[in-house]
Amino acid sequence: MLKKKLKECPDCGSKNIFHNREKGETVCRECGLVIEDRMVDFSQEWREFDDDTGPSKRRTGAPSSHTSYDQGLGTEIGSSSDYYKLGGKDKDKFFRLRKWQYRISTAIERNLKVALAELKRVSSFLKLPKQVEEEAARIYRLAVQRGLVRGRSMESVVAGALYAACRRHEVPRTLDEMGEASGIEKKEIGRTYRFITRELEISIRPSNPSDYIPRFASALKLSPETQSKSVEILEMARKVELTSGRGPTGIAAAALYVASLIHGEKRTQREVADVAGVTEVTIRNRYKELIKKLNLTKEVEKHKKK
DNA sequence: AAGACGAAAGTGGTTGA
DNA sequence: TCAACAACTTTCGTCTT
Repeated sequence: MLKKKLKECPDCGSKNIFHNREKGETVCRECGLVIEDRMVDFSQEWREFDDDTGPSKRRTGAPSSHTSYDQGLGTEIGSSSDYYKLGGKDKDKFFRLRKWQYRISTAIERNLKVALAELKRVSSFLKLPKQVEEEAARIYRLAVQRGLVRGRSMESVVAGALYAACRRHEVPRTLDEMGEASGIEKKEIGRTYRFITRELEISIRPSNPSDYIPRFASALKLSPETQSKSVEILEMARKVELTSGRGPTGIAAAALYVASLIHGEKRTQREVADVAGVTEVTIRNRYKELIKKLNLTKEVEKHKKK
């Protein structure tokens, strides 16, 4: 059977694609994206000579989606019509297997059904794009298949999967927001997030402070100019290595605060702190570092007087 | 009076022996 | 597994606008 193979990762463009036949997965070695966990045969086996014979030989059905709990497909072992062909011993085996298959698949499917409902709820609460929701569903499905949910609450794994998906798609939500939306403590989300990304070998690059800027800026009703100024500041900060090791939200908040001063759209530290989910103190610390290392003191002073 | 600033002590997570 | 450690928070007193 011919498999249509992807030449490069649709996510990061890397050519380093790994097809794992045993697991039936296609994985990008660069970014860890699971491109397809059920390899689909896109090739056509039959040529269609006319419209009559065509449809009957096509094997495609309704599109399958990761967010529908069984991808629109269920698995069953055999059917009663096959069973009379078997001898006595095999009959037993047949029934045992079918029973097991039934138990396992219904357990997983039941789980997925509930989990994906929860996932959709949280995702729409956070107004996450469809892509992210799909990615999260994919991650969750993998987690269930590998039995990573055992010993953890389903909700926390859902939250962890969503958080991971957000990071992968660079639409970061803070752990606080995720916690608020899912009703799970943020440290718990952090734990499961780390756990599943490690177990599933999903690599995620450290989040970039400037990813947070648009959202914070709009929450503070800051002008686009201020917004781009703060991205500029972040870029400069990155060059002098002010950003590494520090919480991205704190840096983003401080950059936004500085930018708001420079553009005469002053927001209080309190206001910025609230939308960014950090304290004033953190903003002050980052702010101090920023104006010192980047020599922005004069620039800020100049605008203060106006 | 509100906002900004900074010191000190506390918290949760990472790291390295 | 434990202790050291860095980042961040909480709290609170002081200074500035």
